[in-house]
Amino acid sequence: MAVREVKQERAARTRAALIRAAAEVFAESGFAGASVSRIAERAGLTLGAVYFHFKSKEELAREIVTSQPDLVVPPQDSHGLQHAIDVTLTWAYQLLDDPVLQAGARLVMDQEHFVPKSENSHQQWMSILLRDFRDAQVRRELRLGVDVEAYARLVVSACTGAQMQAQLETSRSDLPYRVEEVWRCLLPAVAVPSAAKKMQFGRERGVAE
Amino acid sequence: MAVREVKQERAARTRAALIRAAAEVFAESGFAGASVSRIAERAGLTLGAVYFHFKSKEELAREIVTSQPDLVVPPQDSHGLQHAIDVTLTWAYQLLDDPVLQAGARLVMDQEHFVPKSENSHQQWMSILLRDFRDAQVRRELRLGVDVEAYARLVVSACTGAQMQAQLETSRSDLPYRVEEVWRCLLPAVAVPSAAKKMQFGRERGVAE
DNA sequence: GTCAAGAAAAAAACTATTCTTTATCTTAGT
DNA sequence: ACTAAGATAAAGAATAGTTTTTTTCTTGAC
Repeated sequence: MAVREVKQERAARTRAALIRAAAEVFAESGFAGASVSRIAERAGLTLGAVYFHFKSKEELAREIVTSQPDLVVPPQDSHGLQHAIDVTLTWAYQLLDDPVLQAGARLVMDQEHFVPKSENSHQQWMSILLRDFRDAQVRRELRLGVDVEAYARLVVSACTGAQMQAQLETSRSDLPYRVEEVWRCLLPAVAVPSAAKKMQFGRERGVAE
Repeated sequence: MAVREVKQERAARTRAALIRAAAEVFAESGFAGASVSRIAERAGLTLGAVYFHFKSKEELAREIVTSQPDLVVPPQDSHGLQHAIDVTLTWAYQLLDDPVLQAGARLVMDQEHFVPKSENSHQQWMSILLRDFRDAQVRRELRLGVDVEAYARLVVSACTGAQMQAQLETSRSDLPYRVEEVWRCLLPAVAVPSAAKKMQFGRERGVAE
């Protein structure tokens, strides 16, 4: 071949290790508080390795923030309201031991410095939940006249806030419970009673068995 | 006098200027991202002045975070649900141009490093809202069987989250609207219809005329 | 299998800035 | 004028992010 397009497999592993290490350190200390040396050290590598794969600390963080929503895939395939619930619950459970999601949560505020506004994580979650709520509306699960955009925003806000509270008070361990609580508070206002009654929560909704 | 207890008025002004400058810089860049030199510079003072009044950068931040709830005093004196609404709206309006509140919002996650868990800002807001909800319960404004703790937590989470979204998307300017939206979504679930109808929103609830 | 070329990573160097402390000067009260 | 408080200016030691140089590893051609 004329042009070399060599991708070594070792390089891929190194890159993954760096992203994971960076996520851990970002999750602990935020963007400014995390140092590139500490990231390299955590990955068992050196500064040179970092700057070979990423052109700056910002790019490393951007990579982590923008990859968020793809990481959360609910085990069941559900629709409408139940899908909205499943996504948030999956997110909550997965956050418990996925450093990349944890970093995403910690970098929420920092991202304005290195992520284009249209790709920030809030917008991403908003569009997912909005789709679910509209779907729910078509399925006649929602009460008449509910403002779907308002409720989608509220769910995103509430989950973000719940994550922070959980982090401060129980180092995140009860986040899934808090998310479930959010829904139990909200359902009476959004859903028609018959639909509300059908909704399923619990661990099996967020984690594949 | 035997013991000197001299507090110069210049010192008080300097201290206030430092806190304000620190709040501005913390609000822009978070804890780790803010440098003490920049804080001093912003206040029109020097490093020595900072370290004369505060023994470390952490103490400066702690001072700002723990003074939060006292800063928010609704203009009207209301009770029960309406008071809960008033507090959150006042907070939202005041946040628009109070750097200390802005810093408090930005330091939410950082505070775990320098604020004792029992004094973190979430707990402070929780106890205020919890008191209001219990009060509302006594006044028969709430629907039967609502979990007041859950709803108090939800309001705090939702406001925290709303603040972040507002920051990312409109540099905070529509935060009051978003907070009002939170309540409109929530009221049907918490309040009995007669009480919900009576609730008042709008600018006059958050800002003295 | 050998070997050279390029990719991947390590090691080291650079400049700037970090937080904090020290020594020095200025201001205010008695 | 004397003393202590309040502030400046300067310095120190560590670490920041990034770039450059050097070494090690991987790959494909012979």
